[in-house]
Amino acid sequence: MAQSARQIADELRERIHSGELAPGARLPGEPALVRDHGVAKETARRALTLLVTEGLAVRRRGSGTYVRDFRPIRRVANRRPAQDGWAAGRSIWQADLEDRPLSVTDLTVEEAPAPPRVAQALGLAEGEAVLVRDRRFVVEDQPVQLATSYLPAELVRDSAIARPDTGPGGTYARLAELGLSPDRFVEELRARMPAPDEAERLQLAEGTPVVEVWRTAFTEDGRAVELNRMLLDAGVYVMEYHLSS
Amino acid sequence: MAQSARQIADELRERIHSGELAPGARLPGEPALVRDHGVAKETARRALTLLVTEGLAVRRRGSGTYVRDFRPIRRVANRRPAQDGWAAGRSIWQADLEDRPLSVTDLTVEEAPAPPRVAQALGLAEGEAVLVRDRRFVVEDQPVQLATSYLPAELVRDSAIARPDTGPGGTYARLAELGLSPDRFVEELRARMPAPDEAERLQLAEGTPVVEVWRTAFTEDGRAVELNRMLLDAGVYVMEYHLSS
DNA sequence: TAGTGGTCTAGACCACGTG
DNA sequence: ACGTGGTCTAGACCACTAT
Repeated sequence: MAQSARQIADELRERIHSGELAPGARLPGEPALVRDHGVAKETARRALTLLVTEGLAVRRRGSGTYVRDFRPIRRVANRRPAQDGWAAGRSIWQADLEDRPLSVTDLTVEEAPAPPRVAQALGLAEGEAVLVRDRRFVVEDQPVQLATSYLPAELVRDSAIARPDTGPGGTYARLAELGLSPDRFVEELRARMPAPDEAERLQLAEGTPVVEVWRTAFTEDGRAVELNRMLLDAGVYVMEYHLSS
Repeated sequence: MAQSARQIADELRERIHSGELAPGARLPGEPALVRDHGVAKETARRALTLLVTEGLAVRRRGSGTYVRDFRPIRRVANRRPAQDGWAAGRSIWQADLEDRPLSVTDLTVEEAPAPPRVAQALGLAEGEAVLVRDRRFVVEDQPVQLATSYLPAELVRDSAIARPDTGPGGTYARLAELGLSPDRFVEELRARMPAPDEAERLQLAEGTPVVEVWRTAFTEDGRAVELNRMLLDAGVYVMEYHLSS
């Protein structure tokens, strides 16, 4: 019965995909694998680690290792009201946190010199002052997103944007009042594994990537007025974009 | 000098982020870590594994473990010609494979019954025939993307879409000739760790997530004419979306 | 051939959560 | 209290890569 970590993982993966081990089900623990497959504990452990790093399983200390679930929040970057019909009911992933409001925690607002990347995106000189709004979004006690907004400090220093509570309509409504209404956006996305501090702030399970989004808002005449860096828990989000030619 | 795997990883991570260990640089090997930190080989190994699963390092058997590089290909989902100016030179990530053509390998074309998810997205009955075009994209001998297109077989069976070479303009030009010109698109994205077979087909380094994209093409009157499932190497791609309000 | 990473063992002890 | 996962050791042997 002696097998390698890979073989044991293959067998468990097959049982997961076949549905025998459904999402949320408990996998055989390390002692069970040692007994049934005649391997050392470290080998059993490595087998489970493979599944965990694939994002297929989650470990719960003191309890066991479980098949992971995926019930995403849907993030719709641009929903065009006039075109709302065309994709209704056709989504690929089933979302069960549809349009649920995110609560904000750990909000901080401060002025700081613009880091190089931020300066370039906003068309500022490096080190020029930017207003930095940092916050964390939580759904049902689970952190799901970190967001940091950068705005040219000179433009917004005297507005409600520089205060924790930006008022009704939020940052974009205040920008509009300043004659800087955002009209077009560019989003750049990348997926990667999180750094340890990011994993901690988002309370990420192992094997969960993050999606790093940099969103730049432009006024109608092409001025960059906001840069928003978001870090999403990829185990929670599906992103949706509506494009027309 | 005895330390834990985490501490050793922390130290190496710090040296990477400080720039002392630049992208492409060789990290201290397992024997060196054993010697310098007074730990067992397995512990040194675990330290390096942490960095690898974070996507910060890549192992090369027989050679060493190296700091990873990120020089992305930029995938621009919708470039609006009239609005091209507004984001020029302002990108967050520096791309060095800008607009480089992807070569296609492993192209297969066949008819098959629609899987449930495909049937729903295309508005077909489950099991109804779809044309399946499967292919792999390669840049400089590196596979970077897997793509599978599904089209209602009844619509395209007699067109060039059913042949390996779809002719000038590709699938969308042929659809236009059939009066089914794609006009609007929905893209749904999710990032996750790859299954082993996906990792192999894309020759993914460990610690590299994939981005799964499902793109549905609609005609002007709202008919879904194509569903394209793409699997991207997240270590290679940056995705860019242009949105207007 | 020497050095690197890749895998496994058999044991130890710890930390945490559940029952 | 017990069973779970978490970490570490000291050794063995294998497989691949560079030179």
